[in-house]
Amino acid sequence: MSQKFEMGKTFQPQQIEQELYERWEREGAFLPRQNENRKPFTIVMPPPNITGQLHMGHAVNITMQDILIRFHRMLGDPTLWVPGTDHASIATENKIVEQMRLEGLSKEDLGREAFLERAWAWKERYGGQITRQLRRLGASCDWSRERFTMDEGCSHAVTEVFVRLYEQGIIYRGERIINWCPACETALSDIEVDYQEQQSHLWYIRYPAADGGPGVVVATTRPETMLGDTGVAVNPEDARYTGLVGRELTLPLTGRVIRVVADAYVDPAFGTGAVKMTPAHDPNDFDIAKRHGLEILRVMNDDGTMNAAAGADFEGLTAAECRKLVLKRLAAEGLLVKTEDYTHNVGSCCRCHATVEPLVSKQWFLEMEPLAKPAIEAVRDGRISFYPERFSKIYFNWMENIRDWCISRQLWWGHRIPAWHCESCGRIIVARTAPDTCPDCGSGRLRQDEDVLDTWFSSALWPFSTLGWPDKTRDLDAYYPTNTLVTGYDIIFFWVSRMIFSGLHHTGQAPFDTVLINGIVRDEQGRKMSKSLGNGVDPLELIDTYGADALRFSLIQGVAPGADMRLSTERSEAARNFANKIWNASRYVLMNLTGEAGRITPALLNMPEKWILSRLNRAIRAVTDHLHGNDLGLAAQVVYDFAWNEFCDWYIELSKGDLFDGDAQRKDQSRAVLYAVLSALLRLLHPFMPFLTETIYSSLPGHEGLSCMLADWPQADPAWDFPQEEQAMEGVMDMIRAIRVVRQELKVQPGHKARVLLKPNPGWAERLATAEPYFQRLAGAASLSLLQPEEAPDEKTVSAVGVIGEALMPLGDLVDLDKEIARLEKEAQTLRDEIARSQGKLANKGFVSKAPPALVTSEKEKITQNTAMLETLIKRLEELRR
RNA sequence: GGGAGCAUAGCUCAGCUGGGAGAGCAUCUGCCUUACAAGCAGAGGGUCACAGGUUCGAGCCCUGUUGUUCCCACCA
Repeated sequence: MSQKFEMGKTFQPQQIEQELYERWEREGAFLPRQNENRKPFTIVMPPPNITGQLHMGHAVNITMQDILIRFHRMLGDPTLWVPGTDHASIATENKIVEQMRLEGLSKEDLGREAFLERAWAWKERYGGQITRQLRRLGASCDWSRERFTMDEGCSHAVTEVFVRLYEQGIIYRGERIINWCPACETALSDIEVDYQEQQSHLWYIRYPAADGGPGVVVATTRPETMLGDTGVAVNPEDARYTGLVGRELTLPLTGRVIRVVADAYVDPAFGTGAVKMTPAHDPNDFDIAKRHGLEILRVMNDDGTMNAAAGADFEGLTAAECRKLVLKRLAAEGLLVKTEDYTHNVGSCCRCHATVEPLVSKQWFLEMEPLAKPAIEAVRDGRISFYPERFSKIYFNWMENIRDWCISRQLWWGHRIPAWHCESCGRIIVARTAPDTCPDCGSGRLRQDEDVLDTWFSSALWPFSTLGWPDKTRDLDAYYPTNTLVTGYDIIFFWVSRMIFSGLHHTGQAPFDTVLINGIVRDEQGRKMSKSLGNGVDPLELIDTYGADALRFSLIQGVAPGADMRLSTERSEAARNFANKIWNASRYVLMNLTGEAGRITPALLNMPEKWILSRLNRAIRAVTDHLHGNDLGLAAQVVYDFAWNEFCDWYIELSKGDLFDGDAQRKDQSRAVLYAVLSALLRLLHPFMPFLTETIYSSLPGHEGLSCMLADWPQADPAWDFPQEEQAMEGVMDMIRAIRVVRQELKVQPGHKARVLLKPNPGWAERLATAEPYFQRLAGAASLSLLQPEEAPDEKTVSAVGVIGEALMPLGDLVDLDKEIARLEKEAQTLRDEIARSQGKLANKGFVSKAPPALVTSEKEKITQNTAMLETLIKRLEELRR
């Protein structure tokens, strides 16, 4: 009752969102509710990095999860959504180093311990910021179970996993070529390197034979690495070089004697067919060198400068400087044969964008083969399915060609590797807790490995580490395996694949059954939002302007799963307008409800009421199906269409007749229907627009103290299926629309009479009778009268002629005779064509036997109708011609 | 080099296992009608990239072509 005065003409989300969220949280609405009869539904939130703020990508991702969570909660499932944040080892460390640089400090100035203190302070600050942002989006996650990848429990899981894998021999330490970022001074995994095309050159260099002969010419894009060459490789089939294999060459500038080897890897067609071997700085060369026993000589320091092995003249130079000098020297010695323009890809660090140097280094690796196989199997046999399905191909493609994972990083912020080196005997001890003495030599001089783990090592355990694993906790028992993982396709490799093999290996179960892929949010020009472009849109700004509900809806409505979407102000405004539409429809209902709504009595319902209830049933079924099928965009679209185009545009308008002018019984039923439909609509919309729906729902009479988010999900009631009334209403709507058209075309003033002509279609007279009571309100026509078909002025299914009251518009004024004849002739021809086509169809045996019977019947009806219309037309034509 | 996606109204995109094309925005017209001008009513606008094929029937399935985007690989 009092609400009607509180409800303004527009929905003001800013006033209610925060208060509402706090109330939900305070009242424990986000906690899972026990229900013996239903299976739990669990999502673990992909933990946002603590590097900064949430961006639009998070907003989509979080919204999708929240929709699923709220849906399942309303279905009555014990629903758990575990939130958390990720320490984001290298990304965060870079941010902190950057911040320190502004203060003139370096990591080394601070030392490891003080640095980590700073990092934890950073985590407190930015982690808190992120969780506040999640709240503003309306994320209904269980904050009592909030986790952080470096909290005690997660760290415990990380140690346990590392030790187990080491004991199983799947984790090993080895010297291999890895991607090295000289700026971050750490190893990177293969997927942390971005490749970009660069204009460069291909230099041809002569390596003279050791005996003074002409030797061989090699081609290279990185001449500076020649200082580390220990051989030259040619293809064994290459006739040009058969005499050369096994011979020795003198490496220019160093005088080192190197050997020519034959290896099938070499492509005779590229360059000169002879490849310089730099085993310490090129992965392929490394492999070939291993096969042929070539020396592995590192010529570069960790900071990207040349080391002593490069030679006194080059030591200390950066790679770029070194390249210049090497080329100058080679040219001077006449060994630079030629230079060609060449475009190739250069790798850069995905975090700091410095050029990555492949170099040989001792690192910890995770052997992928034994882990990948079961992980591939789990997707292949359907224990895990990707949605959309095509992303499983990306997953297979990656998993089937996977290489061992370099898991160690030369960083400070992260999980320190639980390995200790004995300073006396060199033994490595991997253990759950720090050992006191070396089990081999008994020495107490043990030093923990300096390295930390790749940040994805801990994220890989997220679905079960957050639930308490390795302990057998109640949460783990109740909520693992989880159900749906919602994430972007850009981290299928980084994260999804690693969670799958980790889950399978450590828990024996797939960590989730569905991987729902969200698209990437782009700007209005379709560009990826990025910091460097400065085109990122802050979700919070949009929430401030349009409200959280509008932001959520705009990110979901009509967006196909896995498809990228463009964010635009138009989209946001449209969603905001929709929220406002719901607000006002609710206002209308509330203004007309006096106290609690009565009961719906099916026998007393009129046609529009039956129609809207039946349409509601359809909407409920469609939304429910789409949500079960992860088609969130379609689900939102169905709610939108039902709410706006059916409930608001038609039913509410139709209800006014009864509500304002009907008798007590009609008023009563009308109110009951409005109430029932609105209540169901609000609940259908709740997962998408939680704040709006909650506000209105709890204001409905009789709902005091009830929460929309904890209400039951609407169910279609078969007693409310009225297919006949649906069809009848379609007819009424067609008529009303047709009258509106002519009314506008003929400029009939509201309240004036319109005369309506019916074409000789079967059943239209009855439909007219059904529709007539609604004409005045919906079409502005005060009364109607039937005209004879011959008087038809145009081709509209239903047409109004005339106008009326004082200004009767004669037919002649409306029609140009010649034009009209031409038009009618054209229409007659179309009709003949259509009739011929229908007859053709019916003559087709395949059509008659295979097409649905209804289609055949309707084709027959079409012929009758078209023939009738054609006859009318011909008569009319004859009249006009006279 | 390998793989995937996209091509539908002026723009941005929907279109479920094949039954005769939709929305939002934009444009134009008329309306402040007692829920809403963040609104209502209407109009115009599409050989669903091209060429074949399967089918009674193709935006949807198959083949090819063109254009475009992305991912992976990294022949020095």
